[in-house]
Amino acid sequence: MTDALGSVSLEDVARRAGVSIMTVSRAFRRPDALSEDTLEKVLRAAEALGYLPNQIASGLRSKRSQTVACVIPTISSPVYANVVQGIADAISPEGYSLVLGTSNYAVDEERRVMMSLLAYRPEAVVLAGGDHRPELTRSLARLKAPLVELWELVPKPLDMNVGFSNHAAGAAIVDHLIRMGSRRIAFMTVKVEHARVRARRATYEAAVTKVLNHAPIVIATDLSIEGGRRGLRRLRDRHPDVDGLFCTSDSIAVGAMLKAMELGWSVPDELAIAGFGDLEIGRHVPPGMTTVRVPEYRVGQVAGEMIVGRLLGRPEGARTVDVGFEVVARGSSARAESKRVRRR
Amino acid sequence: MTDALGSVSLEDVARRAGVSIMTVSRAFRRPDALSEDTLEKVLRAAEALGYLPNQIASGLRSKRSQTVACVIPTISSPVYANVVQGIADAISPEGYSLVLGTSNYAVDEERRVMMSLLAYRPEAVVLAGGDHRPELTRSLARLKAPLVELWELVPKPLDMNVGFSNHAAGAAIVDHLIRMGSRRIAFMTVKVEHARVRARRATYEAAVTKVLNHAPIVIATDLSIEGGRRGLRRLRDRHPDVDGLFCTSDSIAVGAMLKAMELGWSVPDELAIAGFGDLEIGRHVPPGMTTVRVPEYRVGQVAGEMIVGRLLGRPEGARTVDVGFEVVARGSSARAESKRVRRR
DNA sequence: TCTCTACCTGTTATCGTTAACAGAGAGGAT
DNA sequence: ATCCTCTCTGTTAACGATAACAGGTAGAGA
Repeated sequence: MTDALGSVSLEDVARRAGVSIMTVSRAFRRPDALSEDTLEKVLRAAEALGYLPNQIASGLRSKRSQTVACVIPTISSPVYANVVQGIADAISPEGYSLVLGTSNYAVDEERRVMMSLLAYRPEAVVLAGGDHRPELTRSLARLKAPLVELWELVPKPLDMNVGFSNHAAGAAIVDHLIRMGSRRIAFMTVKVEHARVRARRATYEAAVTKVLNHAPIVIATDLSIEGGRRGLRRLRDRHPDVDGLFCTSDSIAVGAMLKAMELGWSVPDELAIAGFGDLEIGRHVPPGMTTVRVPEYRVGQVAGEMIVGRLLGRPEGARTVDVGFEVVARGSSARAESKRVRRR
Repeated sequence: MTDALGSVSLEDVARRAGVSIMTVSRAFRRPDALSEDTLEKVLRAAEALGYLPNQIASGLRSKRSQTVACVIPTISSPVYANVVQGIADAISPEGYSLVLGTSNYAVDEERRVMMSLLAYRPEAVVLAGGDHRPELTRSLARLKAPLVELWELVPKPLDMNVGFSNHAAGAAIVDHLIRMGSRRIAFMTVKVEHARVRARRATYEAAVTKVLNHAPIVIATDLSIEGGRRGLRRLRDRHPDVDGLFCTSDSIAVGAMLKAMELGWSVPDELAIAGFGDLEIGRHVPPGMTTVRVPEYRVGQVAGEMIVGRLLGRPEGARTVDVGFEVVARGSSARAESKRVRRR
């Protein structure tokens, strides 16, 4: 009883209960394979000794670690935090635990962290879709475990893929701004662009070039409200003629909007603004931020369900799931309407 | 080469390199114990076969799982997300990985999740300080592994403790509001209070009772901007005579401030407001939200460092670290002198 | 009474690694 | 030549659990 927690093994319990270790093992793994008497005897002994199953030993022998490895860019972002929560909630009832790593948006780090997590022999792997080091891609391809790429829908998934199309989302927003009357639209993005942001940007560039016949106007800034303010200051200095602005993030968009109003640049009358992500604040800063809403938690949840389904050998569903997105039109782009786009 | 990743063992590498298994093991664990020739031979064989060490087997034999278990209320909150990032960044360079669980603010769930993580025999444990199930406390007490309770400084830490005092923070804010001229202060909190919020509230109640001689005025609402708006509406209806408001969270505070202005209740002239957490938006919603800033990332980082220090047998420092907090005074509680109107 | 099946429990070998110790050579000191 | 130390590598026996199979017992049916 004064032993350290975890120092009690099946053998100790078996000795106390007067049964074999296999019987104790069964008491935990397949209780219905034991007679009632035996089961109770074993459980009482385990309880008395404070037995805690050793998942490491179990994992070694059974080759089932009961873990899912997950590498994302960062958890200090509501987006990935919600995604991770969704995964955890989906796998936890089935007895799986999450082993987490972060790459800080760097492909080298992603590879390093993922390889170190693979040493724990996870039964499934989750990572953000997009760019990976070729070595990592090769390693993952050799992996027999179910694998999900999240968030971004990629052209050639390694295995399973859950998320939405940044291309479609970018196109939808630019289209929305154009329909709301904008004729000269700028794009405000983060300094270090990753694949997901690049997709939104590429779509923007194509759209303004083809539809509005003007050269892309791109401002790079920090991913924060303050960054948005600074970005808008620059936009005003260099391109006072724009009448529409698409920001890769709501943080930036809110900052830009606050600064625009401070400068007397009226939103949405002279400048329509749209963001990305549907942060709560966007709803509350007058006149309300038009944005793209992606069901983050749902992305994680679906990923978790796909994994669990595979691991439990359930009949397989689609390997790629588009959770869609929603353009939420608010005051910052004038006409109030909300329409749903692409869902399958 | 077409084997599944992870199906290659030390034995396979040993055979190919023409050495014993132990030599291969040493090539990875203590490379300097091998001659240069042998080391290179082994590494080449490992590379060719795509060998990936099996941390599960290693952990079983060496009793060193190289993991740290962490259970927090939720990661869908910037607070804990930053804390977790801090932990991960501190332990990762030393080769430790994070196994994460969430309790959703429920002590039963906390216990359940923690016990299931303990089955992986983590070398250290991190959890949010405050209430725990007595059974969990007992289990943790028997644990020989280093343990850190974080965020809240608790009266009797189980082992190590990093965070700040919610009592002190609550007192500092009420004191600040009083010095800024408030004489009747309300408290807006979340519906489901956990220990940490209760501490801020208890301090508030003591302060207003003793210093301002009025009964506590407490409004419970949802933890969101929208919740803050609704809370303020109720406050206005029921206690239009208050001239100060302390909210347990910046989200609530921002919502309350926006709503107050909408209702023509001038901030800070007629109502001084203070929040908690220093969300970025608080800085940008005019006239700026007075708040308490806690170094979240630092809390996680210090926790990680304490753990690693212990595990690596470094001389032990303090077991309790108070990272402190900072009252950030902004426009929402600006000084009265010229502007503040004494009401009624 | 004997066989057969169903149910329950035990035995054996093994998962991949590392701790602990053993042994082989090389080189130095005596 | 002998012994000793040092460096390097190998052998053996676990770590704690489970897969696979073996055996024992009880009750049913012949």
